[in-house]
Amino acid sequence: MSIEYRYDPEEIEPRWQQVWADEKTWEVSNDVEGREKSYVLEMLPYPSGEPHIGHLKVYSVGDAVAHFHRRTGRHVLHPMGYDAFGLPAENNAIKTGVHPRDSTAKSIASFQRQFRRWGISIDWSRELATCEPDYYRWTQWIFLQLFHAGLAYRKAATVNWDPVEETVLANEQVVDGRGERSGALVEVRHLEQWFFRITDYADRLVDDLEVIDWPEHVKTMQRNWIGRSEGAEVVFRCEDLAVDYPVFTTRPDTLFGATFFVLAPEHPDIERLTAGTGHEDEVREYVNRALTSDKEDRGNAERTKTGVPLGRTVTNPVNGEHIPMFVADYVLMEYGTGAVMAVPGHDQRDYDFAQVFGLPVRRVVEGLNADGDDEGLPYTGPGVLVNSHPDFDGLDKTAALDAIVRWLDREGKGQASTNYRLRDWLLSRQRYWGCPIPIVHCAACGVIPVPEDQLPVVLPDVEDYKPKGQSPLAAATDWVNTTCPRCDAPAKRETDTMDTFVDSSWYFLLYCDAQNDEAAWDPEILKRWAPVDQYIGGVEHAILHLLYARFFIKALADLGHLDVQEPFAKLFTQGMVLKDGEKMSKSRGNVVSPQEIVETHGADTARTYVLFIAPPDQNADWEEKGVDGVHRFLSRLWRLSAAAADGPGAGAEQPDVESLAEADVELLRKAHWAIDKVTNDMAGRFNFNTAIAAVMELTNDVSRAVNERGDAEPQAVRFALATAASLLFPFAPHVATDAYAKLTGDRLWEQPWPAADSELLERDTVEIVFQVNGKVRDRATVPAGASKDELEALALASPKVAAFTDGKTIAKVIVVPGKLVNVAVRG
RNA sequence: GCCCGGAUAGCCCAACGGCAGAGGCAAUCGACUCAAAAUCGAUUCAGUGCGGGUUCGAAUCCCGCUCCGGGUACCA
Repeated sequence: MSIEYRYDPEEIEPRWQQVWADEKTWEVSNDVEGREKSYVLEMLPYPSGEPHIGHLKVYSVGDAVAHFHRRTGRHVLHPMGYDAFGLPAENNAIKTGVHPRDSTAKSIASFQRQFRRWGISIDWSRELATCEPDYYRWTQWIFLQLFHAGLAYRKAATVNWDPVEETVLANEQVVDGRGERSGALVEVRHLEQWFFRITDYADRLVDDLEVIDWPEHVKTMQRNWIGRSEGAEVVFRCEDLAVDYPVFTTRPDTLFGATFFVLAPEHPDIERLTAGTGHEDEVREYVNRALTSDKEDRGNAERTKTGVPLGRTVTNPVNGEHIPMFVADYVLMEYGTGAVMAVPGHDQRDYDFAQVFGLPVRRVVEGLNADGDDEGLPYTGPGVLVNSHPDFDGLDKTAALDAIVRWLDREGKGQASTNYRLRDWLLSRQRYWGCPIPIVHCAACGVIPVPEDQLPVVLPDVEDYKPKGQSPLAAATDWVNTTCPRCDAPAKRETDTMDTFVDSSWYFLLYCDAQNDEAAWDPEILKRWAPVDQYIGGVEHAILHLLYARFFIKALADLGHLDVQEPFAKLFTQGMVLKDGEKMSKSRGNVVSPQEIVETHGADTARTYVLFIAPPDQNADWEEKGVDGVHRFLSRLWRLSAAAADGPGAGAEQPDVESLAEADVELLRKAHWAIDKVTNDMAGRFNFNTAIAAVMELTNDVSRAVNERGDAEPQAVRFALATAASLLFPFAPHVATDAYAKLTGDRLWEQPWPAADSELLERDTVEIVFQVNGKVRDRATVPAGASKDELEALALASPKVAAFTDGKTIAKVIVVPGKLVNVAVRG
């Protein structure tokens, strides 16, 4: 039985894939009645070129979960689609002239091929691509629902313009002042654009993070991004101009420490305020410089503070002090009111500014063990109010905060207020390859939505994809020129397209009712599947996609189209696959191609290896040699199974324990231990690496039983091997199925997940460790049920223990039944 | 700067507060072979980043650092 059994994934894998394809094994009906449903979803891929190793990892993780859920009796929805609109395909079109539709279709075909080749269990009947009119028709429909609800609107605003991509970007797509994709410094432009009113949902988006089972760091990132700050709005009045300037502050308790007042350079009142003060030229020059300097430089907190006085004062509402006004670029127009009260004693930035301009610094909060001088300013810790007002001095700062806000409210000079960092989602793009915005501009009627029965507004073909400051669609005059849906007069179509994140904010809903031509979905069917029970993807989408999708679901729920509040009940973020500790990239030349691994080692090896190298939520380093090791393991399992199947015995029923030799019982025990271990690893934190290691252990034990011992009971071997195959199935479905079929003739994917026999998990005897002062000195095999007293007596009777306790006082004996006895001695 | 992760053998990684080693890689040796591949077997290797503390007992809990990775940052 040596060379005749050769593990041949090239033969095994296509054979089973054919069965699954022919029988449409992974397709599910929407009839969920009476069964627990499970919606397992990995983030849909952006089809560009060929799948990379990250795709192999995410779909291997998702497939393992889907298989485990199926075999534990759940009705599993596990679909696939493509996020097919977007800039890379369009930029490629500009360069090569190939229509984005064609390059995208080509890439989709290669993704489909790979997913089949990898044996991922996908319900292909629900496949979608966001660039298909069948799909984006409903993207447009959703846009219209949001438009009618006032949640999609058009306004002129200061926006981020990417000069390389020649389009505006959402705040979320600007990283360190640069376009996320192009890396170009973003310019500020004042343009009329389309927005989604995501800020209306800021509170719910923060609060509902409590009810979803997501990694804490992702929740934290969303919280930080939304940036909810509780505080107060306080009105400072400029008496000279008789104008009120409200400011937002999170520290109204420090109001008595305000010694100056600062406006952002963009503040619209600056010119008015300076007029007639003699500071006009200086201010104008400063503002011009501030507005033209780039965002990155301005955002640098390390830079020395700059600014100029406006020559005016405002009145502090709590104490009537007149404090000087400045313009300075450390104050941002986008946040709060574009004006701040400066409290240099208790804010680092205000302090820095005060130092540069020689402004007074006043302590109004004293730490509990401070000595009252101005050392240690600015001070932001806990403490009590001082130098403020008899009504507030001595109060703890949190109590003082409340008291001062109440006082402001009574006096009509301010009120409690909440501010957010989150801005509305800018969704329009001046680019071609995206979902057209279903809007018509009519000279008489204004902005008019396209009626729902005229959807989809189909993306027309154009000659030239190059953006020219406006969407290339503007050149498609036949398409642009239309009639107004309301008055029938000549009108023009909106030529901007939607951000691709709009497409991916709802795709998981369409899968639930994929064959519906009448509506985006049937709410009754959606109810059966939503929400996604387990969502899996990269952490790079922690803010963008995952926040947008949550907003869409809440808005659509409010409009009565669905009845869940959160799209993804559980989230798992998988780590990256690295090579030699570095990200794989073409420029580094260290890219490992999953296609190549699959061709040389088989899909099962590639999938199992990527899950074996490290816990899936961690980054993992890809090592060619490690792949060989996993291949050896699969090969060994298959070979042993094939040989056992041809040997004596039948099927894989567990033999009667009573009739077996102790060594064979030990093998059964190992199998049940592995069932227990793998089941826990699957159900808990997705510790696939240790689950796979457990199956390796079991397989190694079988190997030893067969090769070394030679007299292993064939039925025990069959049972152990079938169990190993069964447990390995979620990771390496082909080889597991083949080995299992050889042993039993049955189809593994139709078998229930094995259950561990708790009686076999327990042993009659256990090894107990005897310690002296925590150091192991002896060990003994004792009956599993031995009492504490018995164990203590045994330990103290041990000569090896006695050697370390002789002549010393025994202070304490700790007995942990089933584990150890620790004798603590003194002297 | 702030917020999360992480640091265990030559490498990837395990270890409910209880014997530091499950698994894999690499290395060395051996069996099989005319030989090689494949296969099988055996062996070597760290006291857990550093310094304190709690405990009968700490890789694990607490405090203070260092290094690496990620996120975020004049957000008032």
